[in-house]
Amino acid sequence: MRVTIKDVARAAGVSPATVCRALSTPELVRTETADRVRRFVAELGYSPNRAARGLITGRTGNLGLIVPDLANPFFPGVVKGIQARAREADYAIFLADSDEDAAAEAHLVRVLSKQVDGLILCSPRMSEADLRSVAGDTPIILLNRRVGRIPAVTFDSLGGMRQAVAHLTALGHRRIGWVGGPRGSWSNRDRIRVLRTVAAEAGVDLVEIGSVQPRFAGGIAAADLVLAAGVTAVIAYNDVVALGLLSRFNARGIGVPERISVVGIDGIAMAEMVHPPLTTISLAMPASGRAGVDLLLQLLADPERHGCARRELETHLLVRASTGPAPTS
Amino acid sequence: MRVTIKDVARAAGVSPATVCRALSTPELVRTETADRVRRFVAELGYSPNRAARGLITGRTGNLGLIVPDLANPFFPGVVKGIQARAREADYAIFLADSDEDAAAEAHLVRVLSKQVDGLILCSPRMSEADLRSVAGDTPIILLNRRVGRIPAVTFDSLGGMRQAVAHLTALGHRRIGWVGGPRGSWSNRDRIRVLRTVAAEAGVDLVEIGSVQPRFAGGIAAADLVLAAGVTAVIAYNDVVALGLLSRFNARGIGVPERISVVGIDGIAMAEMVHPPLTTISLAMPASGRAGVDLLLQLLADPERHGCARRELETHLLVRASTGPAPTS
DNA sequence: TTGAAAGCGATACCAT
DNA sequence: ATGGTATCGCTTTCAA
Repeated sequence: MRVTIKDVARAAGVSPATVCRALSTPELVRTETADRVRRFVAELGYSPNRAARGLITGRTGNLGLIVPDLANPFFPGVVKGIQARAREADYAIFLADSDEDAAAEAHLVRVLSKQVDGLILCSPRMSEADLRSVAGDTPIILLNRRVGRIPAVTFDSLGGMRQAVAHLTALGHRRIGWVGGPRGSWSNRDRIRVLRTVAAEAGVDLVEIGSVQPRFAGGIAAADLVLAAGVTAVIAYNDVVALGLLSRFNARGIGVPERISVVGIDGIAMAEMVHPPLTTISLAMPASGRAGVDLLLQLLADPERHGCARRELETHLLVRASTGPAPTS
Repeated sequence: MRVTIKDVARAAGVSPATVCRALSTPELVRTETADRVRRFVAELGYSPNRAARGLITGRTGNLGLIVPDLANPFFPGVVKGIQARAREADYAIFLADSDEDAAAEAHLVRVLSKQVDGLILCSPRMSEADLRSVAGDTPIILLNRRVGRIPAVTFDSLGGMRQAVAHLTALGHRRIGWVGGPRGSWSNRDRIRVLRTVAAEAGVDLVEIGSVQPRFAGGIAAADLVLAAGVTAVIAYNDVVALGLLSRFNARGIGVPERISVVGIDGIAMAEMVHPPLTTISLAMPASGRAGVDLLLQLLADPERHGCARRELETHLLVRASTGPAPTS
């Protein structure tokens, strides 16, 4: 059997109540007693049963986290940030991977919401209506999506896109391709929207190549279309797709950046590890995770203040060798 | 406030005990009563508080999962498998990232163990003694580590290494380098051990280059040492390190595989996405996760049968363009 | 400063 | 077939 508060109390010759106080409100206990209790806590390896605590405090000390696909390196990055911040605040994390499936996501939300104080939904695929209904009865934070007044952490995609397009036009590119992600995805809609704006501002031609799965294979599949589109530079929905483009260009002997420049979005570590290294609009992934937890904790501390909290994180263009001067044909 | 069993009982005009039975053991309740209870359950949207249930049944319906570093693509692969299998069995997953820190790991184990029915420790960094003590009072499964009779899922590193060395010798390599991972790591010890055996069997020279962090930077750092060692092929601790080697070789203009062949271990998706694609000893990551959950469920179902369950998964050499004939000097 | 006791929500045993 | 009650581990009044 595991060691409980009673075991510690008996060992230290005090009551369970005192043990509890020694740990949570030491100022209410004689220093000497508190020290003795702590000694036995350490000795017996006691740590409180959070479920039992939650029963009485109404707080579980757990946060739920749902991601669409852990295989996309973007999400582990976010998860690491969430983990780190949650641990600092002494919260444990329930993690679920929805496999990009909106229905599975909704189901997971329902299951998890019972055991957590709040949920963080990363790039959720669910419908707005479902999301609103969830937000109605559980504290939730959206990450990389915005729906109504639900608290959310997003990225400054406009700023990032501006940097990217400015960079490309400075290099002489006048005709830029866009390889989109899943049509239903919020960030895809967001990204193409800002890109249209920015392209118009900059006076460059924007060629929308189409939508692909947000995976390496998606990039592979799009590469030939990109070439056929006659652009000198291409921006991809995310880094993984951009890596697919790079790979296929390489396989076909198309020089990057000599023939075509490639820009990704996300700033995953892998972007720097390929040849040529990928220019990318970097999203601070761990920082976004931390921000998500911060928002959630804030929401938990002050539940009245429903749905105002917002956080938009800066983005930075990381210029690497996959972009270069436009070919002078 | 959330709806509790009492609310349902009051509404249905029965005792909480009856509600409980109607839901978990309907055969002990008059059909009519059970139906009525279920109607109110649905109407009020009641669902039992799993924490409270766990307190008395001793079963939480949760599994804990601790990984050293989610940023290493190997672990998300494993986690996906665990998630999938756990969901099938109606278990939720607590995930914690220890940041490669043995002390943090031990702490997380202690915290999580209270809220879960069992734990899966992926490539744990803790000492054997700590691991044994943990195994004493919580059902745990080790993944990618073996300690005493603690149930474990491992990979057939011997078989994998044999395939790799056979492949390299067939290509004419007679002098092979090894870039090791963290000295303290079990899999590093395991891998160098089997590699020594296999190299001796095959009659090739094995040059141990040293130990590096199991990251891209580690591979970068080792690359020049590898060249100085005068080997024609090198096997790295894992794929991420191998990618580092590849990158540095490329930067220095060293042809792969013309000048040197490179083999990784893990079979992460990225290995296929670089140029040249990386030959690697592939470990079935999701399968190992699933196997881990299976073992754990088995252990939970039959706790007496302590510490016998073992599972060693096959490994496969994926031959790609990073390996080729030994240069004829 | 400390202890006794009530109670969080659910379950399981013992009565009826 | 159903209800009362003790209990899980912990926190929190209320007294002392």
